[in-house]
Amino acid sequence: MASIAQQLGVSRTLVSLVLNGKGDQFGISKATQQAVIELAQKLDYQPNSLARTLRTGKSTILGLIVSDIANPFYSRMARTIEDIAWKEGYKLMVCSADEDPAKEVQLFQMLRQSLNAEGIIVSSGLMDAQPYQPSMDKDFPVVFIDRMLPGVEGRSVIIDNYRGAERATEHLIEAGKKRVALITIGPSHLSSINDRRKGYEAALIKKGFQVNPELIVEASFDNLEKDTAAAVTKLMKSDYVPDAIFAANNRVGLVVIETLAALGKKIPKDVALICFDDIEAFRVCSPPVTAVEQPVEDLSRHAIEKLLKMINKTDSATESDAGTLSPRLIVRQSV
Amino acid sequence: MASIAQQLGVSRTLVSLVLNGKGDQFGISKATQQAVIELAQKLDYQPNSLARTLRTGKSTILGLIVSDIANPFYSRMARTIEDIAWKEGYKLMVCSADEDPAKEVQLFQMLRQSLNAEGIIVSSGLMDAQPYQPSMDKDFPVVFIDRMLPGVEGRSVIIDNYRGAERATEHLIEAGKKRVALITIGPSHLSSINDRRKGYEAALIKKGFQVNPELIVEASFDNLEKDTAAAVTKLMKSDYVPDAIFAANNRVGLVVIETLAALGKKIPKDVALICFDDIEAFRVCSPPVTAVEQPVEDLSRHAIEKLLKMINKTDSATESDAGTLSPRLIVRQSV
DNA sequence: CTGAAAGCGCTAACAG
DNA sequence: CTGTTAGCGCTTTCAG
Repeated sequence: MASIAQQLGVSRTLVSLVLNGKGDQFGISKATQQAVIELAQKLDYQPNSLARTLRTGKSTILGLIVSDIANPFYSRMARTIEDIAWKEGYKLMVCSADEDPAKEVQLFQMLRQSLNAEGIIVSSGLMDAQPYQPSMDKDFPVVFIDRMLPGVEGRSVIIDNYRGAERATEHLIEAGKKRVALITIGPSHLSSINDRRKGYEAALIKKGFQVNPELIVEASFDNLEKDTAAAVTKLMKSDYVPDAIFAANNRVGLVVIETLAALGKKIPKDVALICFDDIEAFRVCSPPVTAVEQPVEDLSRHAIEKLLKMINKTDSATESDAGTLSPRLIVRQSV
Repeated sequence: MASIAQQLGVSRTLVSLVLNGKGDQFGISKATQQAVIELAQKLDYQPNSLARTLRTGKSTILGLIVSDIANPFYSRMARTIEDIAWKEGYKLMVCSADEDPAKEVQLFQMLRQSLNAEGIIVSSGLMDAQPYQPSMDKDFPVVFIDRMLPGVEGRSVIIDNYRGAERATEHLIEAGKKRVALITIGPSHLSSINDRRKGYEAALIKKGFQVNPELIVEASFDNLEKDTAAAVTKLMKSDYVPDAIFAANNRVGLVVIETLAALGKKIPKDVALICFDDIEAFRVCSPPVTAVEQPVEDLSRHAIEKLLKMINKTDSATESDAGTLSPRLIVRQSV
């Protein structure tokens, strides 16, 4: 910038003004402006946005913290949000917390304090919003996506997990199933996972069944694959074999399919199956698996739009309701 | 920082020194150091790394540009690289270029110029390395992953696509297949895609077959799903029906499976199938699909280690060979 | 119409 | 042992 000012014999101020489109506003002659712009292009001048951010406090960086970027649900989320952010002139920094609460908080700090992100979308694995409270109190834009925390309703955009799970379970029961097992993640404080369980239980009761603890299995997050496989095996060999399984997320569902195949059990003849969160694998299985599809694209769009509104102060977080999107049951041939 | 210096009646320099662990080096009394550290913690002081970067030129940010973060291959790559980077004290900024060369270059500029990334790993969709040349000439650390560009051999870490495709094709031929079709992406300048095609052709010739253009179909990137579906349909209804299909990537493979199912064709009875780049869907299909597994984790590890070496100057890019990793044929039941 | 000057928060010579 | 000083690259009053 200095060099371009020098070559043109003007001050750095002028160059800055012109390059930021404030030339007219400050009444700088068209000719001068033209010259500045041309030389800048010729020299391939790239403003150092670090310096700019330091000065202005604006970074045009947005942050997204997901729990596992390798999960298709979150990678699609990242893709969608990145697309929109880019179109709006923001860069998106995507980070993966790997289901580690401490890392999640560190990532948030880094994004906020170090990178000067102007807003952050987070799919939080925390138990409560306490670490986010100071930021929110200072009106720093934070939007919670997919997983709700107590007390952040107005800042959340989520899927109606309860309703989705209820629909799925009802579908199973309406197909004549009497012993619907639930394989879920636990013990879990995640709103998404809990709501799915509540939906499952509600459907059971609504249809006149009892909630049977023997038919509910919790696999731990850290050992999801093995726990799930063990659970399926145990269930299928128990005295009280289920005639249907409701898998609470895509990873669980995948393992259920594989384990069932390994055990020589046929879907849906031996046992029916519905999975929460549709992934492509469920389409190409045979039989293709009925699943609860989550509208990730919509979810993502709502989240970033909300964030942008907060950044532009056209939305005061706390006043609006939680945005809740409806999932859709995609009926295939596993029931 | 000013406030903590003031409260303790010392200079900002001293605070900076202590907080950066240079207290001993500058012979600052233990007591003073202790006081500084405690107060910093009490005030929850967070250094502004923007300012630090501006001053030192070090950002501890690394960049990763992938062509599509929603593709499992790349999201797993992102996860692995992020993990390692984090452990080494670096943050990773992941960006998705969406197969758009212009966006890729912009992303690179942004990462380098604006965020001051200390090194960048890129899975490039460009035809040549020209836009990267100025950076590389200045010894800016850049590592090319998965896709090779002419002239960047020493800075690349790739899969042996040629060999993987050759093995797959040979496997098909050894299983008695006479008319092996290739469904690939094109026209493409991507080294990965081209090498797969070359491997396919080499295997054919090695086994005494001719390369038959009617058995090679190129689907365009922008319209991959539809083109692939159309290609499969056309092939299966042609006069020269293939008895095996080699799908050049995971997305193509997925559509082949679905289309075949829609056409009522059975794998492997009507037509055998091998896909390049294994994804979980191929495991749970029925029959499970034989695939060429790419060692993404290894690939990612090599790439970031190379980058780190370049950053620490313990590796002069140009002298080392291209790191080439061998893919593995996972035999399932689709052949 | 244009430029001087101050300062964002931090670090690193260089003097004491 | 500690503080002064200068400045990273940019923006923005404010006074010509």
